[in-house]
Amino acid sequence: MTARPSDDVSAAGDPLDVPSTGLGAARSAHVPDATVARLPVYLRALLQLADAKVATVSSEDLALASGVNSAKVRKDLSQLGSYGTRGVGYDVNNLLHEISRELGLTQPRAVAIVGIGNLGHALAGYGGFAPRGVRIAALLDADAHRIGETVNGLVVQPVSALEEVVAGCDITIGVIATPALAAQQICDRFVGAGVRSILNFAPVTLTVPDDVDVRKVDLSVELQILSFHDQQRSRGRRASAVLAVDPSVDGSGPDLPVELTS
Amino acid sequence: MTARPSDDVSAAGDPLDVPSTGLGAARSAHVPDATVARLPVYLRALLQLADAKVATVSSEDLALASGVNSAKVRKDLSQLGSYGTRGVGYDVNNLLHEISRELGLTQPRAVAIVGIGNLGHALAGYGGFAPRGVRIAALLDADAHRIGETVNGLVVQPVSALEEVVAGCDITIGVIATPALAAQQICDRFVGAGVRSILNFAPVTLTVPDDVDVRKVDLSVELQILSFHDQQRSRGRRASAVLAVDPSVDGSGPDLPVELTS
DNA sequence: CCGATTTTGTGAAGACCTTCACATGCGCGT
DNA sequence: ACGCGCATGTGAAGGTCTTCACAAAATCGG
Repeated sequence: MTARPSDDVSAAGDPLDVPSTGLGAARSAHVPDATVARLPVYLRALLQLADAKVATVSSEDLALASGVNSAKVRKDLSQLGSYGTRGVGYDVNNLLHEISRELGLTQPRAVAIVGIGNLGHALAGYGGFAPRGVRIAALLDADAHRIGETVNGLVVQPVSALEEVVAGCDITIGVIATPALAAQQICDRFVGAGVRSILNFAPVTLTVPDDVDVRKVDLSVELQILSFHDQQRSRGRRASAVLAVDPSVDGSGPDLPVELTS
Repeated sequence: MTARPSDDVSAAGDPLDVPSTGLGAARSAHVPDATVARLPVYLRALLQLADAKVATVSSEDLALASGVNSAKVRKDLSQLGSYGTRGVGYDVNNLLHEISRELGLTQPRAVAIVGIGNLGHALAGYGGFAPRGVRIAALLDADAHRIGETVNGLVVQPVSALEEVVAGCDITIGVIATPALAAQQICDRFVGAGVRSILNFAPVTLTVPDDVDVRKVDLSVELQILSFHDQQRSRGRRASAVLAVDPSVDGSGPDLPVELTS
């Protein structure tokens, strides 16, 4: 969304201040949502720089690599309390560490994916998660045909085991990649099992308690937004639009239609 | 969230005013990005209502179905110049038509998907597009193994034919579901072929001319944002998170890892 | 040791978005 | 016909985010 768009932001957030509990460094009380949404982007760019053995980076360069402007980068990073060095820039490794910690990725979060259709497969096989603090810990499906199948080293389990899996694997984030009809039901079970963060790929508006955070990814919504801008441009002449989805999965090809077998 | 902020709005938009060209109704000059991002959501809710033979809907009810508040619904719809009836509400069919037109969906836009891995399959099989003004017109892949394969009634063609396909099928929107390494190259070719709207699923920041609109969907970014909020909550106690992705595709299961075979 | 150069960090201004609150209209019942 | 109640549409207020512009700080060369 046009950024965010973006975005896109959908669920409710509680801006609760957190007094540093022991090990955390003294950090600012509240990081703006807009900043939080960009931190993962910086993280990705920094990982690339670290790979290339770059030691320090200026806000200008990081901005270029992230597709934002440098003022935003500086303001964002200053929110974190992170320190760069004037006249020099930011230490890449240090920044990686700071951002990871701010995002709560210092120890990987366990994710469960429900609905192992094309989209579920794509998610399960996505290679970009592990290096970024997110670990796919369990795959669940309602279709007897898919249960027992191994995807990327994980065996697909029956949805009936959802509650046990959440408790047993210490699942923190639930991903719903089921058909629309099953989504709310799966969501309710996740919530009942104690999951408080949900990523929804099903084309429905989920109803959840206030303390649960739901983010939604809706492909046709993205396409329709592009359609709008495209139309704006082409009042008279012909216009076209290109849409790129993040398939940073490594290995297979894109597979999108999510189907839920409930 | 934190919307998305914005999240999620990413690319640049040109707020060019358009004098009504003939058939268009006299409409307001500029619709805010935040509103445009919500129109597809209203559209989906209205389609459901129409299915259920509901004739009129109040801003309150539409808000409930869309997961926003009623003031926002009213302001958004008033931007469109759309008229409801005081004391009654909005005519469902009329509103469907107005929103579709505003989004440029009155005649379906042709979309080409490059990278037919898991994610590409999922996208190609997604049943939610057709009824919403978006038509998948072509599938392309670089892997010889996949070429010729039929997905959802479409034959996978070689990427070498991209330019011809764009011209021949009147492609307006390009979807990039390839591995990260191939993304920029495919993007350049789309742009060269005249495509001006791109949806990127690859985990890279694409570089494009100013007049091209790029939207990005990055799964690990979504998960990391959830991770942040989750962590905020769980300073002390244990917390979990659920994530739901929109798999409104009908038929298969979710498949996400996008892989590009270039 | 000092000045030139570079790049951060941030106050202030401005744009954008959301929320509130209520006047304006419209339909329906009597 | 007429007024009662309901729901829209919108000005104004309040927040959030972005952008600007510059002072502060750090390195390097002479």
